[in-house]
Amino acid sequence: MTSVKDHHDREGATIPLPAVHRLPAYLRALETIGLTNKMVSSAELGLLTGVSEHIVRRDLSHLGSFGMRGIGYKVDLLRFQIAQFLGRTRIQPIAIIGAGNLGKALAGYAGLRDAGFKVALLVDKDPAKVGSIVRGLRVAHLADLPRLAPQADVRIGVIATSPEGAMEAADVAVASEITSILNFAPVRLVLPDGVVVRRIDLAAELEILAFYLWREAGGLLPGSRA
Amino acid sequence: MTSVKDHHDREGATIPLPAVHRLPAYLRALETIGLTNKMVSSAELGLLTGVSEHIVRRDLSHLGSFGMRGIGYKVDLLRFQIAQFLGRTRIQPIAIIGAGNLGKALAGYAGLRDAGFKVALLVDKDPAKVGSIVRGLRVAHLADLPRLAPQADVRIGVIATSPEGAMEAADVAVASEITSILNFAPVRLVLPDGVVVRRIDLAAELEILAFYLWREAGGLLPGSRA
DNA sequence: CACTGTGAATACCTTCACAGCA
DNA sequence: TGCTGTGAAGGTATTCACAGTG
Repeated sequence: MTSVKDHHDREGATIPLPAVHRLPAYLRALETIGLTNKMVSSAELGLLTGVSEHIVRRDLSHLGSFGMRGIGYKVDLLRFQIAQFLGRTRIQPIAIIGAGNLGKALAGYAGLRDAGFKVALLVDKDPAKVGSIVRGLRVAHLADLPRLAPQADVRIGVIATSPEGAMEAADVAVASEITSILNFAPVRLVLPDGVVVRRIDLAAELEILAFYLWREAGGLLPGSRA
Repeated sequence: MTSVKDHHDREGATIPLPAVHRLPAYLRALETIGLTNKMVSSAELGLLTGVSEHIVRRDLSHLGSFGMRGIGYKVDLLRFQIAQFLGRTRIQPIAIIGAGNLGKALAGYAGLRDAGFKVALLVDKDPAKVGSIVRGLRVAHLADLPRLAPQADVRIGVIATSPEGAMEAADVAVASEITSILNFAPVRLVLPDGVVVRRIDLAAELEILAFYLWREAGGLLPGSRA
């Protein structure tokens, strides 16, 4: 699928990708608990994140075994361990490509800061938008990204352009030494190996919901023979 | 996880959930091909969607067998079959809760219309926003949702509020006979059985990307013993 | 002949069950 | 006693391989 190969836990064994994808949720839950010396059990963490306690335990076991039997996990330690495993040791600067409605909304999204990210660059192709100030950030021109991104140490790009502009945006991003892309445009990006792309497809999410709705209502079984 | 139980294909066998979640992507790909009488093979469709041809074939086989051996699938027919299976037979009205930056961006997102959805309602709790016009739509008050949603036949809600407001928004949505929720707030919603929630967690997506970045760079193996 | 559709094999993830430890 | 950590079992999705067919 993506060019991402294997990921290994502390002993060289591979860690399941679904597990990696759940770690941020644990982190978020731990942050709501606070910074105190409290303990948390796998069952509690599961309740907080909507995951079974078994999965929580196994996921965490991939990072090492620093829980205390009979007690639980130290909240602070666990946070640190997960953050370290995810590479969340410092503020990550990101670039948002596309200063339309979505781009502006993302630039102002407080959750990003809380999760350790900072919108360092906001670029667009439209001359009418370039130079305007969004959330204290001056919109730069897409063409300047290859110069600006390395300067700002940006390796992660968020594509919030129109579908038509997405592929060009991605190409420029790659030329800017950006190797991780979060794509909001409903377009499949074909990029060189080594570039990791994740896509958020709003329409697809809604279609999945609509499907559940449909089925719940006893939707037409296509070609039903019974 | 969610309260969604089983989903069945034409013969009563269960269809894998991952398969259901890929169907919208196929649909989108087919739409880019066009409405002509063209044929498409599982390999092509796989290329277009980033899925292996084997998976494409098996996924489609759950909907019935209307491909032509030696030739491929009729694009029009396939589109119809998938759309029908997903219940996408008519325009689905949706409500967006939260008229902040994100809510406004979503309200103006053209991809929604293309996928068969229509933003019928846009509501907010903030009196300063209520009454304003966004994309030709008058922002209504959250408190009016229980009256407006059934009127507009809205069953799907998108939560684009602040994290603090998300739970209340969800409760009001449920009281409005909305049974499917797409949640953009970084909060776990605890709702009655029968309500399907999907969440888009931007921060989590970025954290996953950051993880890949980290690993790609040979990130610190936590507690490595070798 | 090329491509679908599907039984069988494989790989993967989750769940169970319990030993091990504070 | 209570909860972690993990081998083993179970279940589910993917991949293989090929028979079937326009």
